[in-house]
Amino acid sequence: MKRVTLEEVARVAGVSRATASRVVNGASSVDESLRHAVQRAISSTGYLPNIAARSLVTRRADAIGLLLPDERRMDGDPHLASVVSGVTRVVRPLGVHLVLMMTGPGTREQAMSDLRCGRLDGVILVHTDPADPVPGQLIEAGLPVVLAGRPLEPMPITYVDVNQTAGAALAACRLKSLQCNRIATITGPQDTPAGQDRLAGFLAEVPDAVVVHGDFTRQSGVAAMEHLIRRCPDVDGVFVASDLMANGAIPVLHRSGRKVPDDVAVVGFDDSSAALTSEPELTTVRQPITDMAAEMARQLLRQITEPRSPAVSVVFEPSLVVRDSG
Amino acid sequence: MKRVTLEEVARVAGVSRATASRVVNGASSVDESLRHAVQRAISSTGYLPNIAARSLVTRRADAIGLLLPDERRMDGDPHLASVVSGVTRVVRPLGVHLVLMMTGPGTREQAMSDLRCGRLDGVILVHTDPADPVPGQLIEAGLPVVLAGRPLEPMPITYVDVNQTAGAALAACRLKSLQCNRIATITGPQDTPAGQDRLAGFLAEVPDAVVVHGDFTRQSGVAAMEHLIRRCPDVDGVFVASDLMANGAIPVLHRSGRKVPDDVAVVGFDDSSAALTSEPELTTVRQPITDMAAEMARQLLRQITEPRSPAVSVVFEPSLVVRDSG
DNA sequence: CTGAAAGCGCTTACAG
DNA sequence: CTGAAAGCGCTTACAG
Repeated sequence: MKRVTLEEVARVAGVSRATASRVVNGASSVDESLRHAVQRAISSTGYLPNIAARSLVTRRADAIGLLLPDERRMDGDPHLASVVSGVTRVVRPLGVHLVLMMTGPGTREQAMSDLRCGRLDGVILVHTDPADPVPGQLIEAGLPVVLAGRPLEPMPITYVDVNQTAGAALAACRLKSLQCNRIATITGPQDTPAGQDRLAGFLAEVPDAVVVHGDFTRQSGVAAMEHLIRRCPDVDGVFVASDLMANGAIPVLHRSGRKVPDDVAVVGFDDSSAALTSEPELTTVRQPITDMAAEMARQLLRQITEPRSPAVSVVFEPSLVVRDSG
Repeated sequence: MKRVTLEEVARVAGVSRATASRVVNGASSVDESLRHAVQRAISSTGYLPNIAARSLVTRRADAIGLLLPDERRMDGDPHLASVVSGVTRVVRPLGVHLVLMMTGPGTREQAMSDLRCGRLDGVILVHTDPADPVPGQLIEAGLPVVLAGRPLEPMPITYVDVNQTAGAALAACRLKSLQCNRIATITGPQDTPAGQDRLAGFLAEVPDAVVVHGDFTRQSGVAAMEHLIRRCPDVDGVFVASDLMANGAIPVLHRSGRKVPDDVAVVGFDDSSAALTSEPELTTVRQPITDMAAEMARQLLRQITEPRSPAVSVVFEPSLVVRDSG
């Protein structure tokens, strides 16, 4: 398994290394006959360009990072596969590698170094802690970065999000059209944009809704529902701000003798796998995760190609998926 | 943001580039005072080695690939986050990147090229199609690769697996100790090692078990259970070969008026997130996914460092997690 | 233990 | 359009 180099291709094709390089990189103007000769040489030798050598001169790694929260927190977000899938879709045809980094001790600093030393061209940040200083440092350093989801504090950074407010409104309207009279919501954590927006969007439609707080975890869903039925026994419609919480909440309803959706209608948010593993299956607000991830990749790529291009935010519209729970 | 090179570090420290390089790479024997001078120069300049340049000469990418089935099939495997977490744990301290590749058109060829052109030092193959020729090609080419799970056909390849047979036996014993008389199993696909072994392990303990086939998907779990209660109405204990199938199967039992575990005990396999989102929560066979993934990474790293080292298989013992379903 | 020098494989001004 | 040449930033025999 000898390494074939450009040098060799050039010799076989009877051209200079420069010309060979040009056809490898699809440069515009190379004589047709030479181009063919080089192409033949490439396939006859089985040539593959050495990426390290190329990187060294182009100063591009052709790799981007996906920074994820750690395993524990990932559990609250069943979207990983969809995110990877969406990013992959846009990035692979370009030969760009997707490197995964799960948050652990020193991960973010690691990512910063990788960026600075040119090992990564940019990063996508998922579920970053609102207090995390990394996004700020990144944009300050002018490094390509995009956020999954709106940052807590306004900052000049590119992000992709779903219209959380509109999604919550969709849930509210569903509950109202079901003739629910006593409507409640189990919220997400109020120190995150998603948690805040879903509550605000819901209250805008149902100002007198009973509000019980959760934190997006399944466990918090059961606790919140237990609290809710104690506090408001005649509740007949509830918007649970994440499918995972809804998945925890529904059995509580059952155990209390209430049927879903007959006695209490339940609408979730996310359309994650938890929506399908619930019984009954969840009516929920869908975010187009894969498309959103693809867009994040596109935005990142643009920033890489055009440094210092202006920050933008791209917001996708959610949709209601009606199933059996409400 | 000027790039600091080794050259510069050397000049600041008043040594040659070679010496600077040696301390950067922790080479054994460099004079204490020179070492210190270089270290000072490194931190004062904020030096970070250019990985591409290093790669070019060391011929190592310091990156490994994780080849996954596509999103659809991932759905049947809720372990992605755990796998990534386990691999990351061993790979990050070494500065090795984890690049994710989801199967799509041309992915496997892509991975082969990346390996050949030195962009990846090795790959971990997850859930490869039994008919996939890639693993074979890889080992034939002498490229570092490890499989998640035993290959269907015996081949000289390193893999890490859980003892599927023993796991199924654990489930069988649980059902027997619960005094179940009419025992059944819903199997995984019989063209996969996991599907085969879980059935064989179970039958070894309960030879007269009723067997209904599934394919590890949730949907197949509901179909199989519907079939089962029709065919064997007095069933009182069932081993479902994946949590996801069990998650689909339990509501079928409920709808038929049977209580779990009082009328029918259910034991799953995987201890995946579906075990917790089931109602009641699933008693199941746990595989230590994160540890297994870490071991895959270690094995791969060893192959990279010691080419042509012999193929080994590492088998982890499963354990029974008793919860509410059986 | 240390340094001068060669070389890893590519791209890209620069001439022609 | 094409080629000779320089250079990307590092590591590593090879002498000393």
